[in-house]
Amino acid sequence: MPEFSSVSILKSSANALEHWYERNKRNMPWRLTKEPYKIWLSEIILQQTRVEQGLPYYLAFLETFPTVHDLAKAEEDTVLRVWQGLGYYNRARNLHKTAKIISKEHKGVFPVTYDSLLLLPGIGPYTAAAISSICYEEEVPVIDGNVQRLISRHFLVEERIDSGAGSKALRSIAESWIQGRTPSRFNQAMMELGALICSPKSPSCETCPLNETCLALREDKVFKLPKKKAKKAVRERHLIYHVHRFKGKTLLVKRGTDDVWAGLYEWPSEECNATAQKKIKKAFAKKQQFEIKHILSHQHIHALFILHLEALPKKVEGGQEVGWNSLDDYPMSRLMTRFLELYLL
DNA sequence: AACTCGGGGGT
DNA sequence: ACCCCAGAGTT
Repeated sequence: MPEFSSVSILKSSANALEHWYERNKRNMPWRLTKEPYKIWLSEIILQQTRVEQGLPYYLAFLETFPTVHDLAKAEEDTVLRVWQGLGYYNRARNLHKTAKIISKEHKGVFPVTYDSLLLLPGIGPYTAAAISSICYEEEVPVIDGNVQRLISRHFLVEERIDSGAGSKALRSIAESWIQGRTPSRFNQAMMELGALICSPKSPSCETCPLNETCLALREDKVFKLPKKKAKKAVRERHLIYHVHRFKGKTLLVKRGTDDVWAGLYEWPSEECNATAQKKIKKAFAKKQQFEIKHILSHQHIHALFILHLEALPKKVEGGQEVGWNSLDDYPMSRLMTRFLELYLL
């Protein structure tokens, strides 16, 4: 830790941080409770997800599954259907797994400590720290993207934060900083400041409660931090979807768990390269087609949907006949719902 | 340590 | 286009 971070500086900056938080925090429904079920639910939903995007899902989950037992009793497809559109679908599958463990093995009572929470599916270092500090005031710092950025700037951590040394440095500082604070308030204050003031592209250093002690601001390095490794190129994928529709029926398959959209339903598809896709497009020129380019953070998917209005094929691997009018019951990726919007327009 | 896993919004 | 978001699991 830099020599600058004397105990008195840590204490005064933490005071300023928490004071700012109490005056500027957004009112969000999960801040009105300390029930571990609700805090857990909010933390899983908000992983890699903006508050504005996750909020309606949080409300929908509590409406559909008021208790951890309701969630545990549900079918996985039902859970995925409520999760539909949020992405990272293994989060939903792990959410369901942990609900079953809590409901059955723990009789509905959540573990209390950081170490015991860490054992549950879908709960990693961040989420274990969030639940144990917010619900039970365990003195362990949360380190999410907001906190990484805030600490690397305020304490001038110039190592790459996605390296072992970088994350160790951040954790060491955070553990010192949280000493003697109220963990639930201090942790949420760090995240809130990172989200509202110490933002990636346009930080509001003029109004930041920590601008007197921020080392990056003092050395004019705010926009250089945090440092990360460059990302690798995105994968280009080409998919053909065969949408059969005949006498009110269609044919769906359930995706596996070793690729995107784990456990979601979609029309039978084949993957190919760009030139093969062009040939198939010509071969089915007489049928109605829809082309959609779907952008994921790590894949660019070029999808071609071909509509088949004759009798459904019988020998599709894992295919199941589904009423066209009950498509809404099946969890589907955003790409599938985009197709439906285009087709039914 | 490197890879993979979504979708949406800001810049 | 590129970056990031209340990260975690797998290899």
